[in-house]
Amino acid sequence: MAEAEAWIERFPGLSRLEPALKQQILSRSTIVEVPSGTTIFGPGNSPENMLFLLNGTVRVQQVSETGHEIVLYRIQAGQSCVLTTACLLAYEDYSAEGITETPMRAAAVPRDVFDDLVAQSKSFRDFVFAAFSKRITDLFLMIDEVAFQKLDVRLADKLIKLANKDNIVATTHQKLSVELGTAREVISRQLQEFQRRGWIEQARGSVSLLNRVELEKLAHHNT
Amino acid sequence: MAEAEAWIERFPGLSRLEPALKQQILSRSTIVEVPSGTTIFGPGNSPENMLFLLNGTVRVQQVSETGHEIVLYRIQAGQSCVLTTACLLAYEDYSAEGITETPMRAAAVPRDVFDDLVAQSKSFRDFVFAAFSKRITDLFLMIDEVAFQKLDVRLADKLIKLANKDNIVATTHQKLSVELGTAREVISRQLQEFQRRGWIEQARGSVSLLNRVELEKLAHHNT
DNA sequence: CGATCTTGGTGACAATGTCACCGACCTTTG
DNA sequence: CAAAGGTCGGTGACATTGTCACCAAGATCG
Repeated sequence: MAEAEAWIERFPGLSRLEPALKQQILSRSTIVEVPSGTTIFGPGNSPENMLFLLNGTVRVQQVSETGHEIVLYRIQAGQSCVLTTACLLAYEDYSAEGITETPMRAAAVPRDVFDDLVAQSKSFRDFVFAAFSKRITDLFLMIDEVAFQKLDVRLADKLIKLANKDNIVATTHQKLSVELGTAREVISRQLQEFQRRGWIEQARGSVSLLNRVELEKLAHHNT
Repeated sequence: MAEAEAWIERFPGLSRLEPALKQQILSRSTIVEVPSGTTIFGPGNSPENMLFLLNGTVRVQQVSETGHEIVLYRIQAGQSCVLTTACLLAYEDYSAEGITETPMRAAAVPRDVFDDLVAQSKSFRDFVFAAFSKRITDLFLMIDEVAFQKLDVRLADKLIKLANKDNIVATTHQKLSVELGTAREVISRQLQEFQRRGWIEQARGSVSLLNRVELEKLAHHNT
């Protein structure tokens, strides 16, 4: 298929690889498609392949012993989940899970191919280490946010990030509370306050942003 | 020096390396010593070497835009800070810093040696990826804790982890608050409550654990 | 010795989390 | 269609944690 030839070029870190290596990746990987809402990895279910996302997004979240949930990050098209996969392989008992949020298409690269690539190519090593580094610095930022950022700021920020081009966020209060690792009631109250200020309008299962500018000001805490 | 020959054997991931590689590491690395309280890396100060700790501990913490601080993790003897270093190199604008908590001795491995090792040795790759994976899963756990764990539980846990063999924690309320990313007043109140229960005794700049069993029960929330 | 810093204590209040409960809407099923 | 059950969101009371302003005792240093 034409697509199978082309996918590797969509990854900035992979397109610089030597042609022979690209060929190796292509011949030793397969394209997989999974529907929306599939748990592609989770406790007691470690994948044997590294995925490189061609389309769709994967939400990575965690369920606490206390029953609380929080969204850790998302993997977008053009990114890979080498790190999460690596973590899974190393520590079986961790609690994060990856769920497709949309129908997803990905290239699956077996572990031994991955290892060969790391050994053979400096470009690929740089790609992998950059991905790890980005993830770790993002987690640092997330810890900072969870620990120190006020909830109104975090919620405004999340609304902006989740809004589509029509400024609509199609989600429930419950799901927003999982995004921020807080309780539904807290989200409900805060959205009421935003609505009182005329910044948003609510409907069952959706929020429309009426005043994106004010929300952004709050999110960047230049209140 | 005898020590220079031996250090590599103290790292489980390195002792399995091929003798030629070990020799390469030894000849291309240097032993450094820094006193307690030194900032070995931080904003605008990325180290050019990977450190493998032989002695002492390094505290990695973060200062938020809001001025709040939180301890992210510690690097102990027998561990390396490849990951933090890698992050530094990749993202200059991150805000974490590493400070020696005790006098420290470490082996400094230049970046190009590191890259050669990753290319040449599967054992070394496994060592590096295991370190990254451990760090990421630990950060997942930390996010969970910060977001969902009650403060008394977290404080009890931290006291146990920081206590020396005499069950003494030599630290101030202020420093404990940075450990947990909270405020000093909150620590003071919580310690008062522990004291009221007879679990601890306080002195200026130190806390003695009188009833470690109860603290552990609380920390594992089998209250 | 006095000046200053560090450490910790205190009370009032704000922000957030928890719990119990309710009603409105939606979907399924008989 | 109607009843049943699930999802979604609202509410009030209360607990926990964070913030602020201020104070006092011990440590340090001239």
